[in-house]
Amino acid sequence: MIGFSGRAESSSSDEESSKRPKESNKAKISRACVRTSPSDNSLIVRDGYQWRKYGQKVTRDNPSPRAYFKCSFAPTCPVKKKVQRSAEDPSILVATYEGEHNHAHPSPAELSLSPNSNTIATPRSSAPSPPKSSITPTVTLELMQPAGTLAMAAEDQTKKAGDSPAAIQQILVQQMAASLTRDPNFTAALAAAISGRVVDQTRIEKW
DNA sequence: CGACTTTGACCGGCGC
DNA sequence: GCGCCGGTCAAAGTCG
Repeated sequence: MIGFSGRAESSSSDEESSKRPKESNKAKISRACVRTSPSDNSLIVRDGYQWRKYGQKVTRDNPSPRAYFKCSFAPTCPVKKKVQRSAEDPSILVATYEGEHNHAHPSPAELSLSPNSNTIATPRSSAPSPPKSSITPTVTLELMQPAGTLAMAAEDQTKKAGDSPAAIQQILVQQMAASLTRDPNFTAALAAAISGRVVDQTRIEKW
């Protein structure tokens, strides 16, 4: 056994850009905000793919542990997922997707964006969470930053609003209230928000 | 028996 | 140059 440093990564296949794992410019980064039960300790977010947890760490930014996932459905899938509970709302999980799936969905049944329908196709029964009867509808927002144009603008806005925690809290409350409303209107509102007022929704980026 | 989750340790990068 | 932090890997344990 190579007791020391087994992850030397002696240039297996990626050498055209593996030089800069830091430059997330290439990797597509999307963020998803998922509401879960506060008692749900598992940082498992079901998005239709099968993920394998490969690590967990507690960061200084957030007292909650951050979980690291890899796509277990396709070993060649470069997608990575980071899931961390929101520091402000323990009932909200923020999932950060890095990269893109280069394979089809193992179970094209859900994919979120359907707050009204509980089409949670639990492919596996590995859900230690309590009965979903009292669980609020899962709302997933996918925000992609193509080049950073929008992200930058959003960040700017977030920074301005970030000065006032109250502002963020208000937005958060708005979100929670909206998702709690679980009204058909919420879907339209959400779509409209994502379509037009992305800036308002983008505050998730700062979370 | 196989697959998945969990925990600890190690390494690399960045900041001071 | 040293210290800190984030990220990843590997081994062991548990559950189905």
